[in-house]
Amino acid sequence: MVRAPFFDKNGVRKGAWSKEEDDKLKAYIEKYGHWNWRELPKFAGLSRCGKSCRLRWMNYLRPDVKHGNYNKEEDDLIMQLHEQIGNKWSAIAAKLPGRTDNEIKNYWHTHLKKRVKQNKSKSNMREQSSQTSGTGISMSIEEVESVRVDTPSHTILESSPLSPEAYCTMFSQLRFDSAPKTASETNWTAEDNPPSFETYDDSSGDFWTEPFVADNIVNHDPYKFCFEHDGGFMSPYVSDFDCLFYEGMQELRMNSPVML
DNA sequence: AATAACCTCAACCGCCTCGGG
DNA sequence: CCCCGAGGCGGTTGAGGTTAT
Repeated sequence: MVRAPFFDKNGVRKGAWSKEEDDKLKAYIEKYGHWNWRELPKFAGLSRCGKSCRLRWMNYLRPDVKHGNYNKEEDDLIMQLHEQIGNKWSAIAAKLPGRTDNEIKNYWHTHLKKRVKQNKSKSNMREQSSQTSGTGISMSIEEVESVRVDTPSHTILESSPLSPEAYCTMFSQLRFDSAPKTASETNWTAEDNPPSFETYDDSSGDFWTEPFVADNIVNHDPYKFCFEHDGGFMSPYVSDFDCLFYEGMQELRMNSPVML
């Protein structure tokens, strides 16, 4: 997964470390320590530069280095520290015994960054839904995709991109009066709170609607974003995914007036 | 089954800081 | 002060693995 080993123009070996090189470096440092990184490779019989040796030792060969298997406490601590001090990976690593700055940095970029983004989206949704007064929920496509957690279990009609006009026409034909009501919405009528729709993303050219929450009429899975069309269900999004589930929709159900 | 697209992470690069002369 | 070298740091790269089409 790393660059194949090669020699640069100065005869310095670069790229992935071999088992033999690891053994040489480890054996040398365990015997003599790392008194001078620049000189060390010569004495250890390695064709590497000092920086490369230092990095290899610090990040992978040190006996106290842990690899992978981050637990929830470590995840939480990294996210908390990153929120407080930003990309100060060495400072963050100092708080996590056995973890290196390089590994934490990679772990952040590949796992935690997405999670933080999701958490922020959810809190924004909650904030927005609590401030909304009948016009629905406004989210970017990116935000919506970031909180997608599953795919629909019922049949979704295949759809191709539609014009804003076509979309609005379809929505106007929805039968809101047949939508199921939850216990807390027994007095709800379509006229009271019509959903808010059209949003046109000029930058991408995609037409999409503002999402609205609907109980799944077919199999009663709750918290699904969809609408009825031609006797089936379609996602309100006409791009490359069909229907959306949301975690944390309970709050929106309680606060948003645009439920079907 | 083949190919493309995306993900992962070890390693490199370039810049910064610090200490010694 | 200034210069230089070593260590340290954060951003980026890119090959291999995995998943989607």
